[in-house]
Parts: sequence; C-alpha cells; structure tokens
Amino acid sequence: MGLRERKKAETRQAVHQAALRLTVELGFDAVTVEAIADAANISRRTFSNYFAAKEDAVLYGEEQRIQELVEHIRRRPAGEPGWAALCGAALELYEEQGVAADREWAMRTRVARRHPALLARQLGNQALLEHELAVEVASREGLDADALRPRILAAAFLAAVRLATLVWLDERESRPLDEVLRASLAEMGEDFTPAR
Amino acid sequence: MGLRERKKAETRQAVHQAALRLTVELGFDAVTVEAIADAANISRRTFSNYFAAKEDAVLYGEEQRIQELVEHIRRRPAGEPGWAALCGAALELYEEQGVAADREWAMRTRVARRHPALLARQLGNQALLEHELAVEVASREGLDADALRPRILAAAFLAAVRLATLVWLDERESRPLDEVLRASLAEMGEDFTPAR
DNA sequence: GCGCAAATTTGCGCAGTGGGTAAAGTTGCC
DNA sequence: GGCAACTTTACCCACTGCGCAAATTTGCGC
Repeated sequence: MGLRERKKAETRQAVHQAALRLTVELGFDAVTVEAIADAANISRRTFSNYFAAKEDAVLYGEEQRIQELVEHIRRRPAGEPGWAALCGAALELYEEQGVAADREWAMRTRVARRHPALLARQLGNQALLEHELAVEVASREGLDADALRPRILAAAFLAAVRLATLVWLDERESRPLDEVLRASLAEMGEDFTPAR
Repeated sequence: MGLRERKKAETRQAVHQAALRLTVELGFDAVTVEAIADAANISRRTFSNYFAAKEDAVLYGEEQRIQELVEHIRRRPAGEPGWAALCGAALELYEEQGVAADREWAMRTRVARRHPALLARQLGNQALLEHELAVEVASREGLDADALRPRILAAAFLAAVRLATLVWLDERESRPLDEVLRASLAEMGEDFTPAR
C-alpha cells in the first residue's frame, strides 16, 4: 500500500474519530460537517470526498467491524454449516479484538441508539450486508442465495448480534459481552415454541 | 373524530399518495418536497408540518400497516404465547386486508428496496416498533420487556415478515404472499441446526 | 534531483432541506 | 356571532450534498 492510500486511510480514520467524538460530546444534530472537518484539519468539501453524509462518518467504525466479520466468515472451515459459521465468526472476531475494544463498541452503540438518523443508517448498511452473508450461507448449505433459508439465517444472525449489544448495554456492561452474545445467538438458534 | 382531525388525516393521506406516486414515477431523489407539496395542494412549509422528511411521507403506508399489526397483536387471545401471537396476528392482518392490498404492498416494498435512504428509514421505524412488540411478548410470557427472549422474538418476527415480502417479490409474486409468509415464519421459528 | 501525469484537496456556487417565527386564515364551541 | 385554539402559509436562515475547475500533492521514470 503506497503512501497515497495510507494517508487516505489515515485521514478517513481521523475524520471518523472527530465525528464520533463531537457527536458524543454535543449530540449528532448539534455537530455540523464544518465542525468535523475543522477538527480533522480538512475542508468541508473534502469531507464529502470521504463520506457521503455525516452519518457515514460517525458509523465508519461499524462499517469496518462489519467488513472484518465478513472476512472471518469467509475464512471459516469449508464444511461448517451456515449457522455455525456465522456464530463461530462472531465469537472469533470478538475475542480477537480484545476487551479494550468493548469501550469503543459501547460508545458507538450508545450513539447509534440515541440518534434515530444514525440508527436508520446503521440498519440500512446491515441490510446490504445481509445479502453478502446470505450468499456465504447459501454456498455452505448448497442452496440458492435467493432462497428463503440463507436469508433467514443471515437476518437472524445480524439481529442476534445487534440485540446482544443492546442488552449488554442495558445491563450496564455487568456481564462480559461475549457471554451475552453467546446467549443471544443460542436463543435465536433454538426454536421459538414456548415449552422450554 | 371532528372535522379538524378528519381533514388532517385526509391531507396526510393525500401527501403520502402524492409522494409515493411521484417516487415511483421519477425516482426518490428526483422528487422534491416542493413537487410533492404541489401535487397535494399544500405549501412546502405545510409539508413539514405533516412529515419531518420526504422519506416519512413515502413510507407512511408502512407506518399505518405497522400500527395495525400492533393492534392485532394486542387483541390476540390472552393466553397465547408470544411467538404464536405474533404469527397469528400477521396472518390475520394479511387476510383481513384482502388480496387487493397486495399491489400496494408490492409497490411500497419495491420503492423501499430501490432507494437506500428509504430502506434505512423503514428499518429505523421497525427498530422502534421492535420494542413495542417485545413488551407485548414479555407480558405474554411473564418476562421482563428488557430481557433477551422477548426482544429476540420481536426482532426475529419483524425480520421474517420483511424477508417474506422480499422473497415474494423476487419470485415475481408467483405464489400468494401468505404462503411465503407462513414459510418464512416457520423457518424462523425452527431451530437453525443443519440436520433437518 | 527533476519534471510531469495522475490523483487529491480546496474554494465557490447552487439547488434542496428542515425548522423558527409571526401573520393570515379556519374551526369548534359557548 | 364572536372568540379562543388550531392550522396554514410566507419569509427566512443555517446547513447539506455535490458539480466544477483551479491549486496542490504524490508517484515514478529518467
């Protein structure tokens, strides 16, 4: 990776950090693109070269995490069935990131929850991701990617991960995140008949 | 309901219709708020009194449908467990609406899928709804609304309904929607282990 | 080192948006 | 009929996303 691309990645990260920090401090609506650009030492116009909207700048961390998740899933053992691969990848990613990342994660989730515009954008991104996941699951189960089952698994998985984070936050982070994550994935994987 | 409120509801509906029609005809981005307002015979400023954003005007149909769904769930037999109540309400709502509503539904879903901004907003609205559903499920299963299980059920249910509609569209509406819906809910309700 | 093509940043401008404010117009009710 | 409450509207302003072209920076062969 040349200097050009490295610098670009650096700037993107700086813009993201600035956007996230300012949003936490002042609230999403109170932060203008200009303020973010100033904090990251670029012009307002250049901000638009990096992100199509303020939301994207704040959520870029999620974006990155999501890309990693997809990578992890692709790297799971070839024979592993879809649901197991999804769950395995999520837990793998979590422990790889280390507990230090928890605080970042918590911050992003809190911000996304507080501001509907951010929540919406985040879910929109996830919906796009859902298709990629479905493709991976389909290939593992010998199904068509447009079939119902792979799409159900992908959607259920994303919902389980999202809920785990929310519940973890609601519990004031009193349990380790991976414990909640395991519980959430397990609950989603079980059938939903009431007799338990 | 007095004349005042009746007229207001009428206007809201007219604005929604105009927004949806213009979006289908021209594409979401090519339609300005001003054009919608003109088509609905109100001023641009009044548009803002009815909807906070263009997206909301286009998606108002979804909003209404969602409200009805919540009503249906509340009216399900008291003893019925959570998942069954959700599924029952969805199917009930579908057959009550009649097949004529299918075309409307298809149109809205197509529009929402074509335009990321609409998709995002729609999912954001659903996330808010998710909590209401979780409350209902929790009360039926004697759990706390903040607990994991009711939230999982609510999220899984919404995802299943959403996917059913998408798959139905992908299949060019060759099967009746309720058939796909049943299949989707069933698949989501089953456990996800690969042996089937 | 040097220069030049390619990529990146920036300033400027424009159409569009969301919302505050206050004036003008409606409606419900006594 | 009149008045209080509500709704619509015009006007305005800060902000956004993006096209365009000039200025700047970078990569690379020489």
